[in-house]
Amino acid sequence: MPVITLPDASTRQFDHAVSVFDVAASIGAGLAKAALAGRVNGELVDTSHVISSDAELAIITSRDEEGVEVIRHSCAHLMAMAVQALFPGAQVTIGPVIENGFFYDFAYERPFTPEDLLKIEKKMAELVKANLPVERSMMTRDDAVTFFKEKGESYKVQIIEEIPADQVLSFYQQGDFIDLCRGPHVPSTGHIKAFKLMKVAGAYWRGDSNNEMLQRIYGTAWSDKKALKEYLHRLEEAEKRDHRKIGKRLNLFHTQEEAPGMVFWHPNGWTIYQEIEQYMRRVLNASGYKEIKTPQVVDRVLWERSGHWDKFSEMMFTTHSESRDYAVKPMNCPCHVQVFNQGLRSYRDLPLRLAEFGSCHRNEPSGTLHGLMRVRGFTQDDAHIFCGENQIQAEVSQFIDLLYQVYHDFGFEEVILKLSTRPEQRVGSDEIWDKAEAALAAALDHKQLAWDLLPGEGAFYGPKIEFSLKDCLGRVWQCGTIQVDFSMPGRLDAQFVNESGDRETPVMLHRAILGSFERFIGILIENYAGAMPLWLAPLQAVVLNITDKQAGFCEKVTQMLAERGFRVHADLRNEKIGFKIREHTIQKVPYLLVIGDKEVDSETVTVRTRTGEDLGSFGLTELCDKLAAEVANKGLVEAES
RNA sequence: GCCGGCAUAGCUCAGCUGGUAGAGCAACUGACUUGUAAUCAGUAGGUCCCGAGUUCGACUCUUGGUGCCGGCACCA
Repeated sequence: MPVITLPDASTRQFDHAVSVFDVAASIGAGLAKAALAGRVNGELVDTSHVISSDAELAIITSRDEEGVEVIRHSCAHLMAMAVQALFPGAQVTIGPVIENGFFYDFAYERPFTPEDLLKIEKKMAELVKANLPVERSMMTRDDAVTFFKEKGESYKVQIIEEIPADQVLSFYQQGDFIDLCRGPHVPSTGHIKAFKLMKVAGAYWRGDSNNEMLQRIYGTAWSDKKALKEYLHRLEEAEKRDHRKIGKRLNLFHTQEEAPGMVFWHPNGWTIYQEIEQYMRRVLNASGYKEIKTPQVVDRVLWERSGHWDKFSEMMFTTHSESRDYAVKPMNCPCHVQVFNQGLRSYRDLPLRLAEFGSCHRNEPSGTLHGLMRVRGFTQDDAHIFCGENQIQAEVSQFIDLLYQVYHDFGFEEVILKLSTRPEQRVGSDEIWDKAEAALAAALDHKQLAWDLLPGEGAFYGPKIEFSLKDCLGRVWQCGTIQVDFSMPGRLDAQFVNESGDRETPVMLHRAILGSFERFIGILIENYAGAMPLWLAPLQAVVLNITDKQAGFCEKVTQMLAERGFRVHADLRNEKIGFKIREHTIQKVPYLLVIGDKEVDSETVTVRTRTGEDLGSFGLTELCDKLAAEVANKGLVEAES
């Protein structure tokens, strides 16, 4: 005699066991029709799930986030069914829900083409129209193995064989398609109302590049056509923020075939770069770092001693001269240890923080290159902190504060944090790993930051924290990092004299805030859609005359602003004011200063922003003060308005 | 590196089943002296990514490269 408690705390009593669907029907015919699943005592179940004792129940519809996920998962099954109907012999593997959609990996004799996607989509629409019931059933593991062996689904067999033998597994069937799945799923295919197949791609079986490549099809699915349309529109808008497009339109940088993965910075882009570098230099100087510069090309033996040659020699650019082999430096750390090693260090020198805007080259695999985000030539805002074990936590803590201060100044508030801990293959005692991991975790927790643990993902020499940002399409890119290193100082003979007069090996903290200038600028461009805050804008203001008559005053204003340190340019072309405003607005110049007869008479300028706002007229001193205040305040004036 | 797609004027793109290329914007020239997102007219601009092959003839078909785009694997 179950008593069902609904989310609004009302209860319903039944004198027999009831399904989720029955409860929904007892509330209303509309809800029964819309029900996709139920949440019974916190657990998601099918609408066919039978409740026989007292329970809390929420009916899940497409208005719930979980409901949309159920639709996406069911849509993955629907797609697999369509693929097998159209391409006999295609084997199913896995098909999970992901952000905004789903994918399913298939093994088939040939790759799917974009044309195939259209056919599959059409077939899916037919199956939706047929409104096939989706039914759950149970099978023992061994029966399931036999069943899928008979169907020739060798990948499914592999998956199922790895499940403990005593488990009973759930399966979902619609028409003649059946798949292993926890569920829940929609009651029938007719509930899948809005979907689109997005792209085909290769993906390794089990994510291992030693395995064969499967055919992955990505799709998106939503509660209804309107939500789908809105999503596709959002995607289109996001694509307009692509830093590669903006980089071209705003003349920031280019790349070309002769130097794949390397950036040619143009004056506009280089201005942004330089502003960031100068800003970082100020920040680091104020935080106890000493800036250094180390060689670009270093004898191979140093990379052998550091251990990098062993692991990364194939990804280093090499050269040789007079029978010696060199590598273009792929990282700065070994060079920084060389600086540390000059002279005898005392514990009193620690922590010693050596910083370098270090230009590095790595021969990244061709398929990984991506605009400014993943390049072969890049510059890190690198630094290495040489310290004692007992100083790790304080240094990490100070670093995290600094990183957040910098990200805040650039307008980033959403940072994704990950802590990677000891891998199988590692150096250093368990005791010291315990300490280092605890120090990193403690520093994070102390600041009440949310972070994910990546067990076993640390470097062989120590654990690390990664700080990532998202690009315009939601792809996550690692920017900042701090890594504890127990290995390299010893390998490269770094030592200091401790309080007792004994030689000791320091711990080394590798750390970067931006990561690389290239990637960080790429994300910055996308974040602002090219409309850089005033302090970073390549051109901060442009002075526009209405007719030739005002040219003299325009030049005077331009010169005065330039003398005050602003990046300003006079556009005195014989064009209509509307034309000039359009051009500079498209170029994202923050302030357009318009000067006609009126302004000349009153010695003022009329200020228009790139967002089209008319700020009225300003006296010249007043204008300078306004701009200076905004520059000093970084992007925060705009971000808050 | 692996799977798929793409590569035509400075930029964005069109070019049917093979008959040696076109638009808009930009550029240049001239006229217009203009008040807040495109003034008008004219001119010029291409080794159709590179190489080989098929063909009387290749931007188009075949093939080998290169680069880029989307994923996957990788990322000190």
